[in-house]
Amino acid sequence: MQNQDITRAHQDYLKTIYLLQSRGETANNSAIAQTLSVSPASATNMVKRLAEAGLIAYAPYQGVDLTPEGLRIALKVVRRHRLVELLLHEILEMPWDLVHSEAERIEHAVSDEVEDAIARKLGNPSVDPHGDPIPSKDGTLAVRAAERPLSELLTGETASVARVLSQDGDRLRYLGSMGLYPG
Amino acid sequence: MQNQDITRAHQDYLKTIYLLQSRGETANNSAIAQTLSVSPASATNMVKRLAEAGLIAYAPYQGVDLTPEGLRIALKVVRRHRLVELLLHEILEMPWDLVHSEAERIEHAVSDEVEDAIARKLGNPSVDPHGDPIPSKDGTLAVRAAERPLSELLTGETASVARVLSQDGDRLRYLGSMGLYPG
DNA sequence: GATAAGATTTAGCCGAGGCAAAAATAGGAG
DNA sequence: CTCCTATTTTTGCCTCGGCTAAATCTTATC
Repeated sequence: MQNQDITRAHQDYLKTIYLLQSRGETANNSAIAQTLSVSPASATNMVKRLAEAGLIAYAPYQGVDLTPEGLRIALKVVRRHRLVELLLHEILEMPWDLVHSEAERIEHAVSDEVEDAIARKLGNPSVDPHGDPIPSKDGTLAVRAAERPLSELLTGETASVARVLSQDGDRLRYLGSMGLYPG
Repeated sequence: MQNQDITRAHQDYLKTIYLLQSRGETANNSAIAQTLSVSPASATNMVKRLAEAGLIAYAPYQGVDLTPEGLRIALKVVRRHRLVELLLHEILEMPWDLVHSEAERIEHAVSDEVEDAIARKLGNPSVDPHGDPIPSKDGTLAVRAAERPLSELLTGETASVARVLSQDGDRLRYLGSMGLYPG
């Protein structure tokens, strides 16, 4: 466990595994490969290395699971991703539909100090511009009130938008044009 | 010249060559290697690749020089570096002596859009927290009034601090404690 | 229980970018 | 002009993280 060179690739895999699982999907090899736009062979290869590093539990042909250490790192990356999204959107006033892909790169260049500085500046937020929760420093997630997909809303019913799952730029612009934002 | 994958390493080498030259030193192999903390062999290797990509002019045993394209990229990296420094210092309120090393990583993750957003937010500055000029979008540098090293000042003479060359954290804190900042 | 389809893993490969050790070159001292 | 030293380059190697093609395992269907 004294491994200390977590590369960008490691972070991306861990984050992907976490996000897949947190959304109820099984983090199997092809899902990981597809999400990261790499070949299944590459995913297998990396998964083996993450297992050797003690960051995931992995048995061939049986899918993966994050270890506590792997989860810790995944949450840290997710936190940084969402803080960067907020920085770009709220402070630098970049459009909502651009910030996700930008944050995808910047998240890996952010240190603890910068992470803290952003969080402080933003007033330690617990939700990002898409409405997704931001893990806290100690790795806990804010509990959320019950949410239902928009399609389940009855005609005439009133509700508040909790979050927008799509990360697609066009789709986000379309929703924005109708006034659909979190909150 | 249709090369399109400028990696972080490329950017770091080009920036280093530019900074060495702009400070009057010859950008020879060992200076590059030392600045980037790599072995001389690695520097030679990379320098050859930069030459193949048309980013520097290089003849074995004779040092290097940036081509117009190489200079363009170097200035872009320097601009991003200094804009990020300002973002961290002015907006995120991080201490002056931390921002350089942080910007060293973040500069490579910044896109044109983010670069523009930072510059806009900061009011298109032309000088960074160390007092160094920030290249403009079109690759020009603000002209500077005559500067002299502090050691040339006569006793009793009054002057304004134009810039601080050192990037060393301890040194910056020492100067700061005496009230020595640009401006 | 056999088999076909789909998912996963293995085998073998590649380029980027590092390294150390050995060879080559440049440049100054004699 | 020759030789010594410092610099630079070459050689040969390594790891990371991709890839394709081939082999293997799982699972659903008959």
